[in-house]
Amino acid sequence: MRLVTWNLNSVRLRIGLIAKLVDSKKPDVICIQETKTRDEFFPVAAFEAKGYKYHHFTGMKSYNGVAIFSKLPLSDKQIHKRVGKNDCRHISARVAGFELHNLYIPAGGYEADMKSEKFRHKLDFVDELAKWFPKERSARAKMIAVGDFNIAPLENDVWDHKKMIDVVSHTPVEVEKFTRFYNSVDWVDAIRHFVPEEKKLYSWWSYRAEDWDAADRGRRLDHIWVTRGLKPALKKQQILRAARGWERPSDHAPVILDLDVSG
DNA sequence: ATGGTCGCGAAGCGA
Repeated sequence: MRLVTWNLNSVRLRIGLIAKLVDSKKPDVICIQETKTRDEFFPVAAFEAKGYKYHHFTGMKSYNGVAIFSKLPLSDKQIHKRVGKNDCRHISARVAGFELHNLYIPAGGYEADMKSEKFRHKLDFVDELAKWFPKERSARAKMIAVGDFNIAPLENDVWDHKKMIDVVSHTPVEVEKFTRFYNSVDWVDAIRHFVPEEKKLYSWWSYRAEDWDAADRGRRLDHIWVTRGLKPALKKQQILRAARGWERPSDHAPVILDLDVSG
C-alpha cells in the first residue's frame, strides 16, 4: 500500500497538482491538510475520476480542513474535535486493516511565548493528542498517524538548528511536547526509519525565500508515524521535493510511504 | 537586521 500525506494549501486551487501526483506516484491513499474549503465545495469528482472511490473529509471556510481519499474501502470514519475547538484538524478511518489518523496540528503563530494564544493552542493540541492515543489500545492496534505536525523535532529536520532554536516549529518546548506525544504510543517515525538522523531532511520551504531551492532553508514539518508492530511492514519512503517546484506549488512537499499490507 | 510570499475572499487573518 502506498500512502501519501500532503499539506496542499487549498484543494480547489491545486486539484491539478493532485492529478499530477497521482499520475506519477499512484498512491492508494491520499491524506491532505489545509483543504481550505467547506464540504459542499470540495472537488470530490476530480478524485473519483482518478479512481479514489472512498473518501472522508471535514472542512470549513478559508482555513484548515483535512481529507482522506482512498482506492481501498474506508470504514469507521471519525471526526475528532480537539481542545474545545471546531476547526477541522483531525479525522480518522480504517483502511486495509490499519487505523489511519490524518492530523493538522496548529502552526502556533510567530511568538514562542506562553502569552501567545496561538502558541498555547498548539502546545495544548499536542498535549491532548499525547493523552488521547491510549497505550493499551495501541499495543495491539495497527495505527498510522500522518499529517502536518508543524514541528521539526530533530536538529537535522531544520536547515540551521541554532538559528531556529527560538523559531516556532523548532523550539525546545514544542519538541518536548512532540516527544511526549511520540512516546505516548510507542510510535515509530516511518520516514527517519529510512534516513539517518545525521542527514538533513525537509518537507517544507517558505514561500518567502527568493529561491527556495538554492537557499534550501527547509524544515521537516510533515510526518508519518506507525505503531511499533508495523515496523517490519515499512518498505520505502520518499519526500517528493520536486513537487515544491511545480507550478503554483504548495509550500509543503508530499511525503510518501510504502507499507507491506500482506502481514 | 529586516522583510520577504502565499490563499481566501474581498479586508485582514493565518501560515
